[in-house]
Amino acid sequence: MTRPTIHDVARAAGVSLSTVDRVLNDREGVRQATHIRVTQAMRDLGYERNIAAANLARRRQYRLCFILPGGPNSFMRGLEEELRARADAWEFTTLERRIVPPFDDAALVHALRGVDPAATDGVAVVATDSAMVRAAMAELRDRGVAVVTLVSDLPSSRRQHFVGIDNVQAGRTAASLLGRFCRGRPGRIVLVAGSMLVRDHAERRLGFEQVLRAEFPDQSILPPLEGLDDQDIVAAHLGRTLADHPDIVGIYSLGAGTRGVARALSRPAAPRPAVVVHELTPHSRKALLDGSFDAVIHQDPVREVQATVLVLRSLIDGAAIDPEAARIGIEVFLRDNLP
Amino acid sequence: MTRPTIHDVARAAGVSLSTVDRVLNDREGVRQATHIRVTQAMRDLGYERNIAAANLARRRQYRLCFILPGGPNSFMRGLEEELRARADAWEFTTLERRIVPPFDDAALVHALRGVDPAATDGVAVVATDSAMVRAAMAELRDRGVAVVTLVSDLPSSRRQHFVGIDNVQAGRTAASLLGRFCRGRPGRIVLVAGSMLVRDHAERRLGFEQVLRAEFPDQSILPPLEGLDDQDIVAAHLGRTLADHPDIVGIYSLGAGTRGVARALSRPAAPRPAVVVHELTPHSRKALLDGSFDAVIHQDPVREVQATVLVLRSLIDGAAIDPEAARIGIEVFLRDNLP
DNA sequence: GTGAAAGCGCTAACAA
DNA sequence: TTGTTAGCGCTTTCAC
Repeated sequence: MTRPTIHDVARAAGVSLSTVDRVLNDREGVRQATHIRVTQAMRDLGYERNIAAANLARRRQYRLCFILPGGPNSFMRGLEEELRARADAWEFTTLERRIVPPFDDAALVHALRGVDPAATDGVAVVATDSAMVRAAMAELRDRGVAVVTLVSDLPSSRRQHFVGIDNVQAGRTAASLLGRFCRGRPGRIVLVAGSMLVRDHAERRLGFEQVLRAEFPDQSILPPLEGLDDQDIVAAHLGRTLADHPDIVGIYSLGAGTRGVARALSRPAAPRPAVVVHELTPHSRKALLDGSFDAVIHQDPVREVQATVLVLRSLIDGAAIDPEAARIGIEVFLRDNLP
Repeated sequence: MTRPTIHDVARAAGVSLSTVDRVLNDREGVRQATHIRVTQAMRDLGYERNIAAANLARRRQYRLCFILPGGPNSFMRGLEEELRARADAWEFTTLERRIVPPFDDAALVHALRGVDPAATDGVAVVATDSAMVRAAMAELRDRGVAVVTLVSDLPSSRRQHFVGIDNVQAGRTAASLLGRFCRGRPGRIVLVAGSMLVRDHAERRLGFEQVLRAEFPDQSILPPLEGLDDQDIVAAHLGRTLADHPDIVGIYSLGAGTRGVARALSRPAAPRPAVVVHELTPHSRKALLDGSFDAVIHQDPVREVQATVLVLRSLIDGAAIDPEAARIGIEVFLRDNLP
């Protein structure tokens, strides 16, 4: 009636607990014949290992460290908040977090070097792209620490996995929405980026242009504005651009600084341009509700933390990574499907 | 260094393990003064209870039973598959599933009556709306079984929770998309439902009409087609309707039978109507990719199972339900953000 | 009211 | 190559 345990398996196979344990964990020192007997007994009884009990006995602790950029970026603050809130909610896992100055390679390298391999099993890092960073990551790997990138990837590094959305796809999705929202209104579309030096922004732009060019030939794209994720700069640049080009029918904001977009739009133009932005924050949510934005493309920080923990634990255990559990979807929010 | 355990708390408070346990679990038989001493010690040490160990010692088993409608409905089959696949992946939890004939109150009641309260702690049921079903659910509750509805709710019953999307919002979202996709093309929109007798379909229609009427006055809505979630019926009805009304610019399919929509559209009209359907299946996915559908509104069966298990366990433990963990979001898929 | 001791299912020395 | 034994952190008799 109750689930069989290693005791039952041991009895059925006529061996001791330790032998069952050896078979279970693929440890050596078991004769072929015994191995088969035990395996057979497991199969017969439908034995299913209790992982919680195993971890308890092992006193397993996955010691993970998240390295995130600081600054006003709402999305990063959301990630940080989630880490803080759920720090104690994971079984057998401790979550440490380090905040480093944003867009600062040297600081990131410093943080990576500051990770103690003796007290850390895995690291998740929002990477900035540089050779120094790559080297520091490689160093950690050499010292036996599992390393994954988070949100922004660094493909040619020795990171073992990337947890985050596909940014080219995100850009394509944005174009697909914005193009349809503007259909019947030929005109220009303006892109607001943080900086084209950041990998994810560059990828989003790429995807956006692919789809817009191919499928919405009535719309043309202005050269991207670089707002450095700063709402004041964004508001100023975008305001000027809107004034200069009365034929702007759409805006795609692919970085942070979304509040600046909302401000630039506060002076009503008729008809107001269609707007698609990234990341659901209190501000983008408000803009969606009051009708000044049309869609928000989002990645869920809660899921991102969850997937990262899962991936790191698998990596540490040398287990296979469940691709479904590790995938971060690109979410689309309109006014009516807001969470 | 290592996390404090009840041993540490006991030592610090100068009491035994049992007393700490009594305080921890709010059992009676502890003097006020002792209680305070123990609580203080926990606070001082930053004690955090190890739930896995507790469940192990308790030999806790959450025995859950899912009751789902059979038939060709892709979404239900997805749920069933997920249940099968992850039946053994939950700690301390056994998942049983029963498939009943669809849209059959009597069969559902029979299944509910067939649940053994002595061997089942919680039930999740895709409800159909009837007094008999309500009564059977109440009976289960009286026998101490936790009951939640899944996907399709039964609000005035004694179910303790509903796990699924807000269907009014889903309809609003569909209208919001379809309206914008058709903008600049005044005309008619046709609704394809399974049956208006099913609660979720009725709710989706309601939400759709709310938004379309208020925000897209250029589009008018034809009376809904009832396709009984059967692709042949849907294909026939919709084909005829499209032929009769050359001014149809949009289609919203709010039930199953999506394949029928694709078939009806296979004879090309120019420009083809904008199409929004429900549930991501291999067929709707294909239609999205080949450009015959514009958007799919989806609820994730994986998440649905997960949330249901979490909710039922909380209910059984008498614990609070985390609203975030229990929420099922309305997902929007376009060609480019397909998972 | 409180405590001692056995045990949940599994692992990890250490013997044999 | 195999078995014995003492835990992991918590719960649960049963005694005091």
